[in-house]
Amino acid sequence: MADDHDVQKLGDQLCFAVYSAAHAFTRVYKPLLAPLGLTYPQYLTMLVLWERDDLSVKAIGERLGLDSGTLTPLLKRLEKLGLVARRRDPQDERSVLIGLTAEGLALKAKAKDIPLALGCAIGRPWPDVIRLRQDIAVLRDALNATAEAAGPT
Amino acid sequence: MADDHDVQKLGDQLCFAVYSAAHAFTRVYKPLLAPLGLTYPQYLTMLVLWERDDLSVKAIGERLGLDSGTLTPLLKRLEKLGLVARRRDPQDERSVLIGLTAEGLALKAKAKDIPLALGCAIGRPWPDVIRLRQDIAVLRDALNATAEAAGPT
DNA sequence: ATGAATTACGTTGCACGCAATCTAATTGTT
DNA sequence: AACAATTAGATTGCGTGCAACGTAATTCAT
Repeated sequence: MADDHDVQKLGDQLCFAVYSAAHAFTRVYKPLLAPLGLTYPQYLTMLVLWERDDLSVKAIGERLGLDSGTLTPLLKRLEKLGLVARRRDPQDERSVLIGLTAEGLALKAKAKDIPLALGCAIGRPWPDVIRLRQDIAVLRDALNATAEAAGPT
Repeated sequence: MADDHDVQKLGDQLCFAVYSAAHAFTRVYKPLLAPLGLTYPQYLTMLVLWERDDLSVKAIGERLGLDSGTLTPLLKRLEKLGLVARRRDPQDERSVLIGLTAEGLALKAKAKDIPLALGCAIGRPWPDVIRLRQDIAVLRDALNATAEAAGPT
């Protein structure tokens, strides 16, 4: 049962496992985030800001692996929701600093039970989850290194 | 070093590892697929069809975890590229069967080296990759089960 | 110090991904 | 047979992602 492996078979692709798992995560998050009025990428952005406030668009982009083409409209939506404020960095007028509003900060408390709900959905012992997360992070870094080597632009 | 774990910290989230790994995959695939004129989701669709031809939109959707809102326009693009043909199922006029054209079938040969390139990009021994793929597939299935239990529509 | 790169962000265009809704075809019920 | 419920696709609208390009601010080189 080990060698009927077809490199062009969907089910045998690591990439598809990751692709479909990512979609599955957003499906699980959707009903949990709906009460907060957030989409999943918006939630990730809020996680970054709850960790460290007043970051530039660039810094947030590096953290999430997103560029301004994605972040600019996303941050404008968060601003419209009253969760963040945007202001030019006086030290460098090119940068836009994103700061949490009181409402944005308060949302952290409302979101605190979400990781627990996810833990249940994952349904696996913590050590396994930690190990899996680490393995996937290493994989991601290897892929990104390859992508940069191929076409750094 | 084991218990400074913050459940609201981005780096500690399994979901973010998966999210960013999925993006990393598409970045690696992009230059490999560009010569074929395919996007990554289009490539996944072709993998499905290379495995089994003449599938309905519904069947492809179940395989990839996508709905008609995503697949209909994607398949129309593949049709415009001359890779697939769309025809109503005579047995059930509701269904649309997707069949490979000669060109679509021929593309399989042109794509055969892509998995090898990915293997290099992943940069890890095969048994590890197999195990990781399996772990992630199990995770995905658990998440999808939770999502369905929460809101089956 | 001044013109040339570089950088940060914004905008546009295209391709997903999904909810919601619509139509047409099939199935189930009585 | 007639009508209701279900099913398969298509369409619309919105929110990502990302490439390509544009602008303004900063830095670098000479």
